[in-house]
Amino acid sequence: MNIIQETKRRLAAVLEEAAVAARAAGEIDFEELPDFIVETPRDKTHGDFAANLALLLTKQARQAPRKIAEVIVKHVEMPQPGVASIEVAGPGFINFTLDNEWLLPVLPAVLAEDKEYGWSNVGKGTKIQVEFVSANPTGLLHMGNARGAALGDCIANLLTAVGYDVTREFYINDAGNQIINFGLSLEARYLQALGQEADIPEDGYHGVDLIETVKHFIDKYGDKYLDAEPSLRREMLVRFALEEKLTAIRQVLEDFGVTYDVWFSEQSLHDSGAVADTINELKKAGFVYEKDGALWFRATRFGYDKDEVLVRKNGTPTYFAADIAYHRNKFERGFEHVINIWGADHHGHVGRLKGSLKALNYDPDRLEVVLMQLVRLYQGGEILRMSKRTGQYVTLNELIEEVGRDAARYFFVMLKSDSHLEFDLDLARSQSSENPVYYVQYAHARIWSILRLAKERGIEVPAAREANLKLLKEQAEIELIKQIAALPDTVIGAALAREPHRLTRFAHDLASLFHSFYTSCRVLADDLEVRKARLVLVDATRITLRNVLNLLGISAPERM
RNA sequence: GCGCCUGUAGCUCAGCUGGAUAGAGCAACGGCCUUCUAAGCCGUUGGCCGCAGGUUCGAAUCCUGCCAGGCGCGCCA
Repeated sequence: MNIIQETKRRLAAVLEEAAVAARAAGEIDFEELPDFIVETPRDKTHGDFAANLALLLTKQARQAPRKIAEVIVKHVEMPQPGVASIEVAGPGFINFTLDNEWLLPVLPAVLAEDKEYGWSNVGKGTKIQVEFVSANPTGLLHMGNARGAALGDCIANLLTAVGYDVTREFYINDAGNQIINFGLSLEARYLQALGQEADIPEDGYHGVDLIETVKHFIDKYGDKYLDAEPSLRREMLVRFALEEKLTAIRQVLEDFGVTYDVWFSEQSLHDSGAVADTINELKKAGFVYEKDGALWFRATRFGYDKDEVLVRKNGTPTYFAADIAYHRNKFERGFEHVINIWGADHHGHVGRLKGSLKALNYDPDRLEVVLMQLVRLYQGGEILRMSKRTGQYVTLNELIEEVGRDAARYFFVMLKSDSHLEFDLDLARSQSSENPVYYVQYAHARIWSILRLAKERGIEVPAAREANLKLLKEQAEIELIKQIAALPDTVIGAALAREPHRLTRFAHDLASLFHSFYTSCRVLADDLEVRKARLVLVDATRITLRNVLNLLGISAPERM
């Protein structure tokens, strides 16, 4: 049930009728009704709903907006169910104040819908893919990947909740130069471990984790590849190491609450010929040319600022070429729409990729890239620099261990992806009132505590129809119900805008309203009827809060 | 030089796609536990919304130009 949206629609229809009636009476003049909105004003003194219709009519009607508003209001047929009063206010807003009971039907609906309260079907089962993290499988995940993980997973949750058919995908960059470097680095570590002189290439992987990986390799194969053909030796090392690294990545993501539907290998696109085929298609379409011994894509034909290499002088295809093949493959798999979560340092590639899709006759709008700004870590008021070279960076594994999954996810998703995230390790770690995660979870635990105590006393949450909900008329109660009723719209808005941070905000506000209610209204009151009504309200709050936490991928504890 | 993101309270950030007197959290200060979890509640203090123009009934929000910070502009991925 989405009572707010239903009410907005109803009030809009009422105003439309009134405006038309006013025109028929010759009191105002307009050709076409403008696209006005009925919104919930943030200032409570402006009523429950406000419409800007009169303000938008000023030009057509050639009258003062307040005057127009008054005329329209005069033609509203009263009484309207649930409407206590209609007023003209401010520059010409039409404000509706509803009676205390209009929201009450939401409570039985929440109890009935339970786990699905807040869900909807605006997605209509459309196949959509969210690709996120897709980190190099050559090491551990860092803070930037972690933000992408939290964001991507949460967006996927949101899309599922509003009725899309969602696939989570991890693109494994297991091809290209970095893998060659990876192999050379592993080889050097291998030889070193076996007492030989060997250097890791300049742009190789200097992280000490490879020493560990090579040790595992030796545990399994010993010095079997010491005198082997180097290319074979590297291949074996790479194969072994990739599997180990990917297993670790998969594991830490699971620990973070993220489970993928598809792990897609870049190498498989080369092996299947999909990359070569894609390059051929582009060639056939006439958007490819040769220069300096390399094969170029004419990205400038599609609004990009420079052309891009598809095949290097040495004959190997670039990452870009594989990426085009990959996205073509996504569409061939039947995804109507694909969303990529990328770090802002990749923003420059959006244009060329969209251009290549256009060249292949795909609508580039079917690819959507959500860019997230980089993460800066703070500890003790100082910036912790992330550097793979020096090995001084915090991994997702360490983060989960240090601050816990719930706090980490909450912090990553709390901000718009556009904003640079300053992650305060001390704050996330603190188990105190300063930490916003606990504030929200505490509300949930508090509710459970009430319900537990009720049960101990032999009191059950009554069926909603057995309670006289009209008794819920305290300010704190009404505000709480209003917030509960706002969940479906919040979820839809957050999903369509790809903005999970709206959920943390909603959760915080809901918790805050509950805490207020808790201090001013006693749930297990002496009055039996009041107690019943409040138990229904509290249970609806529990369901709403839990559902939001689920969407965020954060646990909803029953005790704290 | 060109492109993207950001600039709102002392700090970290919201501001529902243009609405009415700009909001939270933290920090600071003052109150509230013999009854359901004080990880809580109530109150006070705190603002040239980076600057300057423009668009209109109305701008933190849209447009233009500056200023400041971050990130890109590889035959790396």
